[in-house]
Amino acid sequence: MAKATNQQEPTGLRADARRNRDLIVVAARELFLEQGIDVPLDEVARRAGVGIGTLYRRFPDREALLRAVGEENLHHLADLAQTAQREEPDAWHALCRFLRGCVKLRMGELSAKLDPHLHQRLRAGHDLHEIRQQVIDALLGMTEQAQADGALRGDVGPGDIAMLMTLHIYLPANMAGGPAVARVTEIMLNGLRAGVGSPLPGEALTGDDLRRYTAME
Amino acid sequence: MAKATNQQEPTGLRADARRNRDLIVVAARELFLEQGIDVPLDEVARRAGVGIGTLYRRFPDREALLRAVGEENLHHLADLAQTAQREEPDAWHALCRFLRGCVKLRMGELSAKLDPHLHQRLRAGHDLHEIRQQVIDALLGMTEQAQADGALRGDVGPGDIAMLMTLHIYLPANMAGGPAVARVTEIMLNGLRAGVGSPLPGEALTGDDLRRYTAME
Amino acid sequence: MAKATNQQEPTGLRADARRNRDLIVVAARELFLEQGIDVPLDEVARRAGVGIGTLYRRFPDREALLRAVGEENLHHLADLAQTAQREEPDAWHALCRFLRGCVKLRMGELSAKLDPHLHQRLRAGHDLHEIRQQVIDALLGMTEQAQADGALRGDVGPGDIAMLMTLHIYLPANMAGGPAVARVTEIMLNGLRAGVGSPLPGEALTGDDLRRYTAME
Amino acid sequence: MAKATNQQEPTGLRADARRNRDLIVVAARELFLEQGIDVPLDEVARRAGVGIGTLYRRFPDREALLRAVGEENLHHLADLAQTAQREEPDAWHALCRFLRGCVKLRMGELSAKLDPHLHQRLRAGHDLHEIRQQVIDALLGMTEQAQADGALRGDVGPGDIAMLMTLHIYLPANMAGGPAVARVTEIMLNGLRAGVGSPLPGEALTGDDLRRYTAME
DNA sequence: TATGAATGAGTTTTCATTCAT
DNA sequence: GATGAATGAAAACTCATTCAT
Repeated sequence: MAKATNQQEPTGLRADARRNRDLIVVAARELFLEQGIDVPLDEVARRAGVGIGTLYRRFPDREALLRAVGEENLHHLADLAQTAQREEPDAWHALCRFLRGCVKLRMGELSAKLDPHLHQRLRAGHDLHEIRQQVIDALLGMTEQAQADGALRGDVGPGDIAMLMTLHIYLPANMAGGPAVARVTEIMLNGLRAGVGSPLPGEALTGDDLRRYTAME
Repeated sequence: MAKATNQQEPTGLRADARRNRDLIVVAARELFLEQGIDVPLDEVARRAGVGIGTLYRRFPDREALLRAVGEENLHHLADLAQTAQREEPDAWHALCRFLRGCVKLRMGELSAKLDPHLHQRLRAGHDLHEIRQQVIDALLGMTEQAQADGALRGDVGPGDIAMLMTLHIYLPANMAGGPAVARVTEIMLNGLRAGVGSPLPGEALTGDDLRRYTAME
Repeated sequence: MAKATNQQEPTGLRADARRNRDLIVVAARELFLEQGIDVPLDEVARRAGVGIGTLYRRFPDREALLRAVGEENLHHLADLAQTAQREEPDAWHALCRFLRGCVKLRMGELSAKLDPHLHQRLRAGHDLHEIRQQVIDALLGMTEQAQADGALRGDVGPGDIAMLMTLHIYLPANMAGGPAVARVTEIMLNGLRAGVGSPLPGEALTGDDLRRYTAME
Repeated sequence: MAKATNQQEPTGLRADARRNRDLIVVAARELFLEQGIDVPLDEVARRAGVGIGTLYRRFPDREALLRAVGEENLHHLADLAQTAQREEPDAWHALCRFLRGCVKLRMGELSAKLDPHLHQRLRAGHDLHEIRQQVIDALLGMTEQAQADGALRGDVGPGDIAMLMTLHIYLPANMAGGPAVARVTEIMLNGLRAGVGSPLPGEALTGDDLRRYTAME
């Protein structure tokens, strides 16, 4: 799976150059989370074990680096969705596993730090379309199947699931690890069960709505 | 209400100095949201219409400014809780109004931008204890009353409500305004209804747990 | 005269700030000539005796500094033309003095170092229009009067004089000081005398043509 | 002629290496003129279509590249002088053709960009002696013959012609193409005619003086 | 008290140069 | 020989902070 992921990233680099590129992205991800997205790029280079010039050769500015990290994050999200779908016995449990797993990705921690304009620019970048579509497809499959199984309430669409996913993704770091989150997730899942509570306002959110709201990015 | 809020802030300034202070906080809040918490303080001063020297006289460093903005945010949160409690006919509807209202405060947008260490330091600052206690008290009251009314499931505590509140607070800006949020909130509220779904894992979260997780900060 | 020159430069600065600005321009002019237009701006600041930040506050980039130096150069050129016109007994001698004096300004040494695009941008800047017009006016007066006196050949216009001026301005530094230049200038002046040699090709160049060719810039 | 020129450059390279060397010099000449002599060598290599390593193999530093370009320039100058001398019917017309042709070489555009120290170093380099001597010889021949013919005033020497040549060479790019230059050249030629105007100050400049002043370099 | 000019440390960024492939 | 990846020194540039006016 990891291999498949990597194959979608820029290729055609000499083996050593490729390895350096990956080291840089890993270091950047770590430091962005630890110290904020304004860490000196010097420090990123140092942690990656390369010269600052090498970093700049691959990533002409901070934004390019953020984009690369975001792309990797999205790969993880797609992995999570596809694995859940594949490994769980039924669609409802796949949905549960997916939502619970989103928290651990800590994706929002990064997105939330971006200023709105940059955030928008990153989202608009076309590098992410394909991979984002994979997430969408998986969510769509799980939602429809769970409804056919009578496990998921009928008046929600895949877009609604994506919204809940986003909420999990953006959970602040200090809560993300704790046991309290598990309870909150269960409250949501209870609210999603078929035959529960009052009808929701408006229309079920479709995959297209979802496309507008999916996180990071 | 606004007046009451202001009285809790530093006082004893000459009227014009006081006005300058407020202009600065407002400008800072706007710019932190627009451009990130790293906006040049020069720019904050310019937007506030004061000299950079004046800004420094009131706020010895960026952290002091962040603290002031956070404090104001927390005042808004307390306002929201107390007003809901006072104006709604019953506790369940007060809870609903409170959760729905959290989104509009856009509080998390700022907190989420802080690096973990700074975030921790701000939370620990003692300026916020009193006002945070007000939020806690209101939540506690609403929760217990709603359970007594048989409207809220019995296995949740005020801490659980606070978690849901936090989720709403941290909702990313691009989603915060949309109609999709309303649906997500309703899903959660459905999950909170008495007699719904499966029991939650672990113990109901108390006000003390809540204290650890409340946002902004 | 120097005073008049200064009054045309940006004003409204505190006295000390104004003095610093001037020190920077002087230092820049010296170093651009000594070391090329790529001298580290650090060095300019050091020679001016100010911090690098001060330099950047007044001149947001190297181009702004070049523009300021160029403006000063042009002031010197106008001074030269006007002084010659005022102090010489007749227009022909004023022209001679003007042409001979151009060499000493060393103006071209700077312009010639600019890459074409930058050069064009500087020329286009509107800061220089007024002062350039002064040069044009003086040249026009001298030319017409010298022709009325029967000293200057009739088939040249002020634009032709400006061309010769430009040639002198762009004389390379290693020749500019030497005695050889004097001889070359005299050859030109001989060629300008009334009744000499063959007619020139094309039309006499007017002040408008001149406007297109005047140097530095 | 072009072939003869090339034969004087370093030889003994494999055919492909030789071709690469020439591509680099051509690219360098273009970019030096377009962007200034500080253009990144990376860019020179790219325009030449070779790797940066290849460039460095041939030219150990920027100065070597400048020297090569200058050398080529000087070859063109010698070509111009020798061709004029050979093809024109008499020495006066050869001189005229030579002076008029200098403008098109755009040689000064490069020299003028050098800082004084580098300029001096390049001039001093011994690579250029032989080729510069060719220019000198041609000028000397034309001057003496034109004076013998009674066409050129007697009180100028070949050094004076060289000075006028230099003036033409250093003409700024924005003027070099225009029709105005032709008029200026004619003014000079008129000033050079036998029997014209007043005597020149000082002594006629010899070939030795000329050696000191000839451009590029 | 308010102002904004000055400062320089800290970052970003570029590019000449080396060297493994 | 050719290539282009890596390097890091040097230059550009920003901005928090101080302090004279």
